[in-house]
Amino acid sequence: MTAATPKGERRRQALVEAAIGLLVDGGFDAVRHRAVAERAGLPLASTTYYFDSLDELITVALDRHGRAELAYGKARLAELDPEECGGDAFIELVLDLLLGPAGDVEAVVLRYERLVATGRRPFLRPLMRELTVELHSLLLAIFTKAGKKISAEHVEDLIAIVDGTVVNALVEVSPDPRAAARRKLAAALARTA
Amino acid sequence: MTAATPKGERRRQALVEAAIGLLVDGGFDAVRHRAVAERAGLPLASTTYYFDSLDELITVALDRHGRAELAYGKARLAELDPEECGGDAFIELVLDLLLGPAGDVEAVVLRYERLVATGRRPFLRPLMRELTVELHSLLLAIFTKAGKKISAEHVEDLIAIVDGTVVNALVEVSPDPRAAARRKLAAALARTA
DNA sequence: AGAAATTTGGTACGGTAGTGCCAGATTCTG
DNA sequence: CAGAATCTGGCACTACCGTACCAAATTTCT
Repeated sequence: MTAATPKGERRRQALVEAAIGLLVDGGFDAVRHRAVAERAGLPLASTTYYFDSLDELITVALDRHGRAELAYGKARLAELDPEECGGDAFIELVLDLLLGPAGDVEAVVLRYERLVATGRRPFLRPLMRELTVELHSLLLAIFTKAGKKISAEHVEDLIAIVDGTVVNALVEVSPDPRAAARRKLAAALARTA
Repeated sequence: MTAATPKGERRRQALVEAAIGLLVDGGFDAVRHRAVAERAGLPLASTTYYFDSLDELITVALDRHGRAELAYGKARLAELDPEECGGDAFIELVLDLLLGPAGDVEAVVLRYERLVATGRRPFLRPLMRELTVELHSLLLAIFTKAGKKISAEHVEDLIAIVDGTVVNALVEVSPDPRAAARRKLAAALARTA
């Protein structure tokens, strides 16, 4: 179901934004018709009017959120100065792309929740596949522009190291997945360079 | 809440087993009082009698399941013949430890679901932390017994590669996380050796 | 302006969730 | 064996879920 009127479109977007917020704050389980409507300041029925099902709403929200992340990554790529890709700054850049800007642990959790959730929700697969492919090729572009000669395969390896480190770091007593990922990524890059 | 009578203990265990089955088949969301009771062939109220809350039931189920995996891993370690740790057999061994015996994709999903779920459910943290630590030290022992000289840190790296590869493989059109992990792990081991 | 399409929002329904209750049956204990 | 502790299991309450309905209001189109 799509909106046909400007105001309708605005409302639809408000619902999507609300769903994204709930997704970040509370994960998939938090996305309910009533919660979305309330967060958007709209009546309950608007959620079923603009979206055929909760799954569709979740999919659209994940899509918008994922593309916003990609847009952010592309902006970072565009403003990348090849001259000053010192080790640390570059590592932070890669982490920003893979985990989101520093400081938001819940956003990190959502990044991995959606990957794992795809294992049980096949309807997410096409979307998540596309987002993942784009993110990875974006990272390859960043490595390339930064002057690091690197194969697509090796980029995948580095991503795997970060992702694997993060999911394991989530069970630490006081989780700091970004710090853990930073350490491993630095070590891996040092090994290569 | 614990059982004080033999039959009570048996019933309690039956509920835990049922919860594990639901966990494997359908993830965290599938573990409901009624579903557990029905699967165990017991009345609804038995679930609230033996467990103070759903969270406790889930925790106990995850605990038992995790320790069964560790016991399996220890058995594999015990029967490991250092003489015949050819590359392929050894790789399969490591994958068996990290992903469970081959062929069960849902079990793999659960392995990572529980890690990520810990990000939103702090009450799982102590348990998951302990299980993770034990699994990692078990892997270190296996590498050692197999005659591979390797540091704890390097084992962590290899685990991260496998875990990162798996979570990314879950979004493939026809996911085969074990195959993907096998490829990356083989490459990483070849690099070291 | 007037008709048609779209949007609105209050309401209700059927289903399922977690949990509490409690009289009766069973098992343990001394 | 008697009394106490434990366990049983049916039932029901409240809350919340997704979804459907539909008359009224609004917007769009001719």
